[in-house]
Amino acid sequence: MDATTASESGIGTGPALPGGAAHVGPRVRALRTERGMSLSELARRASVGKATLSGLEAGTRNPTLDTLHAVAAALGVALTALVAGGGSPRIRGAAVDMELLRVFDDGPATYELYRMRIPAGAEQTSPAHHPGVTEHATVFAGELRAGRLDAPGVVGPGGYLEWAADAPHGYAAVGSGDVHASLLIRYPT
Amino acid sequence: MDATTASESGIGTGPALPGGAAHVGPRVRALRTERGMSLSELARRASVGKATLSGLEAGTRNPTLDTLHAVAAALGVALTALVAGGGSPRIRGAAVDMELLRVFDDGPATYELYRMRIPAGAEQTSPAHHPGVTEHATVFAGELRAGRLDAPGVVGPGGYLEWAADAPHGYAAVGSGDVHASLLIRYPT
DNA sequence: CGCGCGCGTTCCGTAAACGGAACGATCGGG
DNA sequence: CCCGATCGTTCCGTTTACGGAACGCGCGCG
Repeated sequence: MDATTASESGIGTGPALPGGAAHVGPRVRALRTERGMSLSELARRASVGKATLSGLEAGTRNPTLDTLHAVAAALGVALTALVAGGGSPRIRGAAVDMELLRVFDDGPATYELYRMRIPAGAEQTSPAHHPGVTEHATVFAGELRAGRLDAPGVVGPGGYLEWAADAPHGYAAVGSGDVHASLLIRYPT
Repeated sequence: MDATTASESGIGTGPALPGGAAHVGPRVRALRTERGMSLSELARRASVGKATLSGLEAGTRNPTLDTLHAVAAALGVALTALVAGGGSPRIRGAAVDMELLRVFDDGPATYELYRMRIPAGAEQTSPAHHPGVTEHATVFAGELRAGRLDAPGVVGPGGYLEWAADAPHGYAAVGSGDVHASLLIRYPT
């Protein structure tokens, strides 16, 4: 499917969360605990009240921009890292559900970075791209079979696959669980 | 540097008081006028008060996340487009400049996806992480040498490297050009 | 000309986000 | 076993962001 060609229906499944606000809380909590930081300590470093931070992580509050800025700075991350995802374009194919995270436009090529999800057992093929286009997948969870149809590769969590996309290629979740992966597509200019 | 260590050594805590909101206001105004939309009309579409929007664009208010979400949606842009840039703290080490793009926290592990830049010729080491943590780099441009200090790998554009981060490791741009890459860090739970 | 419509700003009462303090729970040391 | 320290949550008074209404202004039409 490869983003650009994806369009067919796979429809369904869209609970469509009410707002991205609910996502910010867990993300802050994840970033905080990864750093081994307590709620009290992060509140202190960010100069916000513990009640504010507690409510923010729990999703029971509606934080102001100042609060988000202070927390992001204390975590050492960009504010975009806390709020990313809410409005990202989604691309749904027959089997593959991709979310465009970022477009890199520097250098002699353009890169599109996607997060990819494939339900267990699902499979999908994609037609050839222009010459020189390559795809790079890093698997987070599940067992991914992907690559050119004549020479696919299979990898599990932590694994990596890449292939030239100027020939028909496909993606499949061959294990018992859904596949979660990141997909980087490189378009030479 | 790896995020976790960067937050401690790096920019971290700062006042960041005026910076945030001051940048968002003009950006909203620019996006609105580009679309030939009046303030009243955008307020109506976003279901926010005109006073709220007026103060937001003027920078005299401190908008909540809900307000920002509503305005971003009505403008048809991702929330990140409103808050991107403006004084966003980068994670800057001795040589490596990293930007956290996304955190995935829904699997049996937490993943942090970074964009990484290393100036030509620069080099940096990072202390060990917790056991089980792995890092995965995909090179966009330049020649990257990275991995555990006792067994680093070297790859060019399109190349991929991975290593266990529970031992000291490093990153270096060994070619004549800057290195641009994506770095995925996996934290088992 | 006068009138109506829509513009962006300002005023105002209400809802809620804020920081500080108090709370029970948990942990480690004497 | 008790005690102090720190954890995260909850309560509370203050601050303030919110939406609705009123305001002054500029424009186009009858």
